[in-house]
Amino acid sequence: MTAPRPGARRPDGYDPHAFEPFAVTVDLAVFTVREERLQVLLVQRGQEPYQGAWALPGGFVLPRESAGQAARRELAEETGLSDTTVAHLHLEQLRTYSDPDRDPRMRVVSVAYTALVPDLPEPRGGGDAAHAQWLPHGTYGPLAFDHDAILADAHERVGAKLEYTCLATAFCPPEFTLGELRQVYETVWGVELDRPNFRRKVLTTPGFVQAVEGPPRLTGGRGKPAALYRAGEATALHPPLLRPEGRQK
Amino acid sequence: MTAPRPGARRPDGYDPHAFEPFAVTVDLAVFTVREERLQVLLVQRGQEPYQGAWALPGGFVLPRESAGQAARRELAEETGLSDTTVAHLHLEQLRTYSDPDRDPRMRVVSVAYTALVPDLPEPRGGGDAAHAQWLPHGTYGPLAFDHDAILADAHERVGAKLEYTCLATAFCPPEFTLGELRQVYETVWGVELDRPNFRRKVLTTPGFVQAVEGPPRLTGGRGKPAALYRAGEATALHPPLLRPEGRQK
DNA sequence: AGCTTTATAGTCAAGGTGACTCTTAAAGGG
DNA sequence: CCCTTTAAGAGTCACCTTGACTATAAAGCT
Repeated sequence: MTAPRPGARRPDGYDPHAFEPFAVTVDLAVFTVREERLQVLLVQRGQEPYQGAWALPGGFVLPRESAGQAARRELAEETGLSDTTVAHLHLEQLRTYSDPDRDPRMRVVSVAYTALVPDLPEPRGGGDAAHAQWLPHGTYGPLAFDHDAILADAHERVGAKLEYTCLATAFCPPEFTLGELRQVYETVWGVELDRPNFRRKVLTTPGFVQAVEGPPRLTGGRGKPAALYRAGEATALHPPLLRPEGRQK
Repeated sequence: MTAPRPGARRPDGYDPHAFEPFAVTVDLAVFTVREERLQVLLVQRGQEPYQGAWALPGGFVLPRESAGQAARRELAEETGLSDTTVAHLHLEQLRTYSDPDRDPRMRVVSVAYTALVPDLPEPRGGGDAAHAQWLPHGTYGPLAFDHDAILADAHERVGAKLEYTCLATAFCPPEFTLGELRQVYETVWGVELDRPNFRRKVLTTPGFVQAVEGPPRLTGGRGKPAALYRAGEATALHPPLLRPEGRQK
């Protein structure tokens, strides 16, 4: 391997000039389930490189903030949602991308985050020229930089976490039907689930959802009105809700 | 939130001086199972801050390498193993730690990696003064910096991945007995597993392990000689091998 | 030889899951 | 207004996995 320069080890007796300074950014893979499709929040690039291509929203980590704080700040800026609203959204570190050539202009190490938001918000960027907007997953050309790989990793991670966590409720509004919750699984996994079995699994898992008392029905749909539920206190799913093999949707 | 300075967004029309340069390092949480205990590879700090405390091995990411390459290079340096040996070890990105105050001297963003190695290697650092050595998990004081948190995250991640992947074989030598494999689970999870049930689960999972033909026994132990197995081609575990609740070991 | 230790075979009941059927309650159309 | 369509919700049944447990085999130890 490359012989490290003097002081290029752990910052123990370090020389402040012995390391290469990198730019550190955050990239956001923001998902929602909308119109029965998985949708992704993207921005269109106005300049080279990758001018005109879609890219993940993101930006630099500022000097006095952590990557997580930067991610939440960027999420608020790109969605136009209030800070308090954004504070309640599910935001989770995905992984860090550090290939030396991932940005042709300079050395940029990017910490990627995955966010899950309910359908409600209208994305409108806050007066920013390059405002973000929702696009159905897969309906855009190749993304800028290594963002296709980041998005693929994020999708895989979300799909996996639906199996063994109660994360699916993060895609839903505060009160939701079991049909809407099932839609989340079907949309993210791209499969069709058996309604009665799904219902049984969710209701018999303690703390996954809790029934809403009030009027036990919801208007708007075509079939029999469904009861409403809220997210429960549980975060893990024991035993897990395993993704079925075949049955493409 | 903080108003970003001009150009402090995504590097689109960026100003090379508009962002704060950070140092980027890698930290390694290296685990092995040795003498029926989970052991961690640590280095003793020779200088302030945290002089004398144990710390995770690690170092700076060099200008032309990715974080993953840096992690594997550091792993080779700290263990004294050959590059080819290290190339076959399980090394996996954990997550990135970026709290502004995690290093009191300067702004350091660290990408943490988890490595799993079999018992075999003698750690001897390659002539380096601060050579790394194995310590049983939990037998050291507070680690330097935020390394206690990193190690806790790594332990949790490894424990979780044992449930739904075939990762446990990464702790074993090329040929191993089912008893040794069970030891891995028991040591990482801190529980006791039922032997016949564990055996049934492993053998009925296609591709988890494959029997070694030759002499179907191994000397050295006290009981009946055990058959030898190699790691199979499978990486995932469907259905998973779930961690039991109670039964502390 | 007898005890201990570990591997390996096998049994049995409880619980979870997949595949299905049936009923109920709404919306939409002729 | 009746009939079809759609989705919610109740319930059944067989199969598979799992946890708990018993039994046997083959080594080392005293």
